[in-house]
Amino acid sequence: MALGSPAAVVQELMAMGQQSAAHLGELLRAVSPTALGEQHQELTAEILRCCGRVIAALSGGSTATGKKRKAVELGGAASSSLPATPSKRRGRGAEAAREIKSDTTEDGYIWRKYGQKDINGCKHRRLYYRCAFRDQGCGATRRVQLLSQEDMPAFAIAYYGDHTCRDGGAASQEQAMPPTVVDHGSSNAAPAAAWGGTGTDRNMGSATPALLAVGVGQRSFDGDAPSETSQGWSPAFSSEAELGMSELLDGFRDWEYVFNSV
DNA sequence: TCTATTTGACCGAG
DNA sequence: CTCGGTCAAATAGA
Repeated sequence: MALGSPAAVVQELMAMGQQSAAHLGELLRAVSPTALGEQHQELTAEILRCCGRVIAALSGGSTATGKKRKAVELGGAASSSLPATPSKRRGRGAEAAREIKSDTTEDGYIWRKYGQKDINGCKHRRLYYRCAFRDQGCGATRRVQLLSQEDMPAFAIAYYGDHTCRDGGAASQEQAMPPTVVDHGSSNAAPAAAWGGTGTDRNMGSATPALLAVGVGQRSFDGDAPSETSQGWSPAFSSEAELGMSELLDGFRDWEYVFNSV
C-alpha cells in the first residue's frame, strides 16, 4: 500500500492511537485501581481492539485481534446461501462474543430489539437485539445487560456474529465503525423508562444510516436502535466510500490531537 | 397504514 | 427441570 495514501495515513494514526490508548490504560490503572479502573481498562482495551481492526482492515489482510472474521459473502443480493439455520443457535457462547462495558448502548449500528428477559441473579433484565438489516443477511446480534442505572448507567454489551450488512466489501470498510462509541454527551435521567418508548423514526429517508449513526452520539441514549429499517437503504456503498474516508480522516485528526495531549 | 416494540410462549441446551 | 434465547402475535406510535 502506497505510503501517503489516505489508508496509510489512517493506519499510521491508528498505530499512534494504539500506543496512546495503551498508555492511557496504564495511567488510568495507576489512578484508579478499583472497579472503576477496571471499566476504564475495558474501554482502553476496546480502543486498542478497534485500532487493531482498522489497521488490519486497511492492510487488506486478516484481522489483527485474533477475531476471526467469517468469509463474508458480500452484497446481500443473489447467492445468499446464508447459514441455513440462523434461527436457534442456542449454544451458549457458540460464537464467541466480545463483551464490552459501556455507559451507552449506542454503538453506531442499527439494532432492532427482539426480546428481553429477566436473568437469574441479575438485578436488571437483559435485552436482545439483532441487526436491523437481518433480512439482508446480516446475522449480527447483541445482548445488552444493564448493570446499573442509578447514578450512572452502565451496560455490558455482548456482540455475536458479524455485521455483513456493512462489511460486505472492500468499499464499505470505511464505513465500519468501531463497535463501541461511548457517548458521554447524552444524559438521560431515566433509562428504564426510556426503554418503554418506541423510537420509531423513519425520517432519515435517503440519508445513509451508517454515517448518521456514526455522528457523535446524536441520539440521546435510550438504548434502543433508531430503527429506521426502511427499505430504502442498501448496504452496498461504493462511491460514497471515499467521502466517508475523508470524513474519517478528519475525525482521526482530532484523535491525533487528543492522543498527543495525553 | 406501516413499522418497531412489547411480551408471553416456546424451544433446546445444560 | 431450569434457564437463557428466540419467535410471533398483539400493541403502540408516527
